[in-house]
Amino acid sequence: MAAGDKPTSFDIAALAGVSQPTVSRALRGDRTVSAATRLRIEAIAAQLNYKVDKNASALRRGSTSTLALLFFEDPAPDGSRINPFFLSMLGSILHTCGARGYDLLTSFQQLSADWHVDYEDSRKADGLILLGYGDFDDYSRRLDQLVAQGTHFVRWGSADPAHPGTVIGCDNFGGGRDAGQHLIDRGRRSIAFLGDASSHYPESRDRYRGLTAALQAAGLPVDPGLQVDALSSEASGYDAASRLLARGIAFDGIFAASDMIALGAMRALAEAGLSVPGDVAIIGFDDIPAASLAQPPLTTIRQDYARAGELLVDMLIRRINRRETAPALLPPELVVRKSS
Amino acid sequence: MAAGDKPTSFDIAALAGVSQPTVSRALRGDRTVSAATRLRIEAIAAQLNYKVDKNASALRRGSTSTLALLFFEDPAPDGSRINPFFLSMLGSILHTCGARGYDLLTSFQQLSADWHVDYEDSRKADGLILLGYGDFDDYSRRLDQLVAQGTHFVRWGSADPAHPGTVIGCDNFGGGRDAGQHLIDRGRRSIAFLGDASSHYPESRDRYRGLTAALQAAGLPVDPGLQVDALSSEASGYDAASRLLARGIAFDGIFAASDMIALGAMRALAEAGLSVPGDVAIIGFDDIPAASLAQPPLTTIRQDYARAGELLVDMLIRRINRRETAPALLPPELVVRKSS
DNA sequence: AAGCGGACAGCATACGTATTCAGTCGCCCC
DNA sequence: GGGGCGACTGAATACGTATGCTGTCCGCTT
Repeated sequence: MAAGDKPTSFDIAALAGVSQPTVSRALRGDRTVSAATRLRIEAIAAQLNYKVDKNASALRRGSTSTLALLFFEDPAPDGSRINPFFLSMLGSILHTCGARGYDLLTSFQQLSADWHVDYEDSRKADGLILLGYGDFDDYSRRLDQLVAQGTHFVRWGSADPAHPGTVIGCDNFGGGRDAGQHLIDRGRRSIAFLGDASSHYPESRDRYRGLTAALQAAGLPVDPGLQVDALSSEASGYDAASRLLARGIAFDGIFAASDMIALGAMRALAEAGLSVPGDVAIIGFDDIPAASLAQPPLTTIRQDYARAGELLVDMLIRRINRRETAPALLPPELVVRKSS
Repeated sequence: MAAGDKPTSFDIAALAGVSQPTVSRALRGDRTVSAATRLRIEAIAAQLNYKVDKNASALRRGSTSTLALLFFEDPAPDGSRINPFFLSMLGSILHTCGARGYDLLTSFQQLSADWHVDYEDSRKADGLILLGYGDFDDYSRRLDQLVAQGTHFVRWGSADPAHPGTVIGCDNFGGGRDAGQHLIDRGRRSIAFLGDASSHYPESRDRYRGLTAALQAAGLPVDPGLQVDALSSEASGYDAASRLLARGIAFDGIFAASDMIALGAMRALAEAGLSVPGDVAIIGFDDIPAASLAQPPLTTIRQDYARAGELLVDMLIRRINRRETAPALLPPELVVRKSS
């Protein structure tokens, strides 16, 4: 071994007086290597600061001990601000990966490119985690292609049966119903919904359906004029609330499809001179960090991002090991703060 | 090629009627391959959905086209909530990596383990980006070890000359001075500082130094009783402000070492019945997303996380290519909102 | 004493790509 | 028409690890 070069298993073998395969086996804990030999090899490896070359190992074994996380952002490629809820989940995913002995490759994805083939085909990762809202063009077709290729993946989202693959998601319908019920319990009768209600955003749509179910169960009317489209951003929420106000339809409650939308709506209400929760009670969805910091603190439906991240990783690992997996729906939780 | 197996360069070669090396050359754009041959090979590769095996490629070439991002968190391993400022930077780093053709491995690090050798030694990445506040035990020693090993790395932080390696950082002293000057311009005379002032947190310390410089330049006294230690979290900020109030020393301005601290402090002030900015003007540092959402919106010193992420990646790539690099200090920017 | 099986370790090779070196061919020039 | 040059391609091999198969040694059984 020339000075300065990284040591290889051959170097260890020479120093330990054994063959290279024995080194490989010893370091992997293979039982066919005697304890004495193994300890000797481990000591020498530690001393030389030897690390198994992950590339060579991956090449030979055909697996990489790496997962890839693909973010899909909404159209607005502002670039740097990622959806806060997904960021919270990223933390959980990172922790779980670490605990399970996997590394994580993280990547933004243009909705166009060849994301559906790149990562696993090029053998940089054993499987994919797909994270992102929305049901954009080609999504379904590309998921089908992933399945056809035998790519291992899981995704966060709605359990839309039109989309293949194992899904971890939140019970958006139930959460929407809880949100609606909460506002009704607070005595609100005219509840607006800020968020997309079309099938392009199944999560948002299901939350709206939950709201309408709660309204109907309480014998209250559902006014389509109180639904305003909005994407998950503060600016979009501000805009949606402004449009709602411009319609001139009276309302005393708002259910926003996400906390970001709710925060933007609160800004618009404040500018319009309306008080929260006095004039309008408002509830969001997600429980992002900023929700509890808002003035007044935002009542919301919490998604259990920690559990979600853990489940995503564990389900993906199960798939990689070719064990069966089932979709999972996480129960959301009502978090009551001062905005309602 | 058996059905179901991933195609290799040999499969492409056989179909194109050339040898495997020619395929390799053609796909890498080597000029010694004739255009006709290259086009034929590219067509066949696309048709078979062939992707270069990154592991084999990395093994042979000795480089991986991957960077590793190591997060170091403050002691409190709450687990999932990452420092919001770093998350913003992560977005920028991801985008830049994508643009430069690199993948990004992301990882949390316990301050203990062998992070200083694992990634590059095991050849999973060509270089490291270190992200985290604080100057914990062993940090300096481990950085020295990285240098000794010839590991390529850059880090975000203070340009403390005691630490080796290329540093991208913010002009914390200048930012602190600007913050102090702003409060002085607003007519404040007794300005408290919430944040660590010791050498364990060089960034925070430098901000404090900037504040004291501004005070002295204005001929105002510096009262050590107005400095309260705080880590960068909302809870810690709340706690620090409470302790400050308990001291009974009058103050009319607060400079918080981070926005998280400022947000916590605002909560404590509100509970104490003090108005912002009426009784106390407050300014933070970072400009995290929640700053503009707070009530009142928080005046702060913005760090240019987008530029920072870009610089970190580009500097690291320069180092990997063995070109010289120089530390860079980014200018902070005063963002005036309603809290001051 | 011969035979047998278990514990252990080595030989050879495979994984898929990139590179070095050695051609082969056609063509131009003198 | 021979020498030489440039353009292009192929054979061989290296990268470092993991594994199937083989071989050796030893103790134990019959």
